[in-house]
Amino acid sequence: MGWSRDRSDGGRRSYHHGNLRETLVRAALDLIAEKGPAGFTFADAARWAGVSAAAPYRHFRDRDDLLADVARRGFTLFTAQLEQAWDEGRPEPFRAFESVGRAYLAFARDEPAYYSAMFEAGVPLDADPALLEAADAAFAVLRRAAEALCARMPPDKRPPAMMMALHVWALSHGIASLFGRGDAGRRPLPMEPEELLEAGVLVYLRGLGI
Amino acid sequence: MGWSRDRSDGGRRSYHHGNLRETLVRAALDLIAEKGPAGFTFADAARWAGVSAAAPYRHFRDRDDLLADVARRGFTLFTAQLEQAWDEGRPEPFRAFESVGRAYLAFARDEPAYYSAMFEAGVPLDADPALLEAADAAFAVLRRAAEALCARMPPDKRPPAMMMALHVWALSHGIASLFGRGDAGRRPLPMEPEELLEAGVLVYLRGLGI
DNA sequence: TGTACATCAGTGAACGCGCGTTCACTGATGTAC
DNA sequence: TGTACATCAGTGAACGCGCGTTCACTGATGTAC
Repeated sequence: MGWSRDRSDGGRRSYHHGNLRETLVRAALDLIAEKGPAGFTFADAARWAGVSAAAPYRHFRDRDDLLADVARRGFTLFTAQLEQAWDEGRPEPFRAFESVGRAYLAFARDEPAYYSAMFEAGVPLDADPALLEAADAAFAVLRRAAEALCARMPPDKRPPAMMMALHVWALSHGIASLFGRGDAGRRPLPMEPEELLEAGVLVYLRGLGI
Repeated sequence: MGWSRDRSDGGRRSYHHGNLRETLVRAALDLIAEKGPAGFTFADAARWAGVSAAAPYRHFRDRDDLLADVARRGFTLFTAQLEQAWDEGRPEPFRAFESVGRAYLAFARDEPAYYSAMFEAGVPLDADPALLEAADAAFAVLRRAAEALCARMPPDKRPPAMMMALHVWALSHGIASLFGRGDAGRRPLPMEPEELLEAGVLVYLRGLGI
């Protein structure tokens, strides 16, 4: 955060913030992390950013607009991390696939605010085409990974890659949202969420014959 | 709803509601269904019930207290429905297990307001011992069902029933919360959530060797 | 390089509103005798 | 059966508060000449 155009006269900040849009997003993330996606207000974000309550209206239509932007950025970051974990199937699709699963949980754990905005805040995906696109891109990584795994099976016993991607997504999301968050709603678990997911995916893949 | 002690003189209601606690719970469910668990207020519930804004304080400490009660009732209902689906493993554990999965999704679909209060409203489970107990009872059904399935396998290749129950729970919850709700946040899906879950559980069980 | 001007991105005051909460109160009900 | 009284579960007025939103404004920046 901070005022981008500080003058040389010490702590004095310029009249213009210069970076308010980004700062409001940071504010939203911070406040979501603190009180959940429903627990922050537009005025909160302005206060956090150190500007007047009217300033955010120069950058976002309203609170929902800000939240949707947070979700969109979250999906973009999420996609990049899944992408990196998959690494085009290197060194080997099976291992890379498990790496994607770990990356999923890591994201949910390390970026609970983004994760909330993306999956739990009830942001309607179809309100913003850019948001929908970002969300689709994230799922596309999973689907591509599933396809790569399926392609290594004999054609007559290949499971539908789409279904496989949906199963892994749902299992990951279920584990993340039941056990993987830091908030109050978390259930206790006799093991690490990562172990639970890895074991589940292993059993599942064995069931598919992979 | 309604005033429990209507006099015979037509539409006049008595001064006392007689059933306000229950009515407030119905109000909360209705309002959650409409606007999400974060979208209703204590005053809303009072208005819905047709009483003054101060009346709810006779029955609940505050909004969170009401919400926790809704969640507790939800878990109790949920447990009963899972219990009924399991039916002590009749006619046969494998089929009964799948029936439990269907019952899980049916509950999420038919009682989205309860489901929200239970799993998505961020109600801290440990705030109320009765709530914790009710939540544990629901999971216990799943665990018992998993144990019954495991018991039919040769002892040397039995998977841990606890883990199995957690996997099925997470998969069910993941599917329910990503695809199974009626709200705005739902993702489109090329099949019914029930089919997706059933297929997933089948693959999973095959992977376990069941 | 300097100046005039358009545009941008803030301010701060103001407004109406609904919420949470408290309070003394009061009507209805239940019970002891 | 009737009466007195305690208790319960409501009312409605009041309060302070913070939010969302609008508005005319103003300081800073960028640009044309």
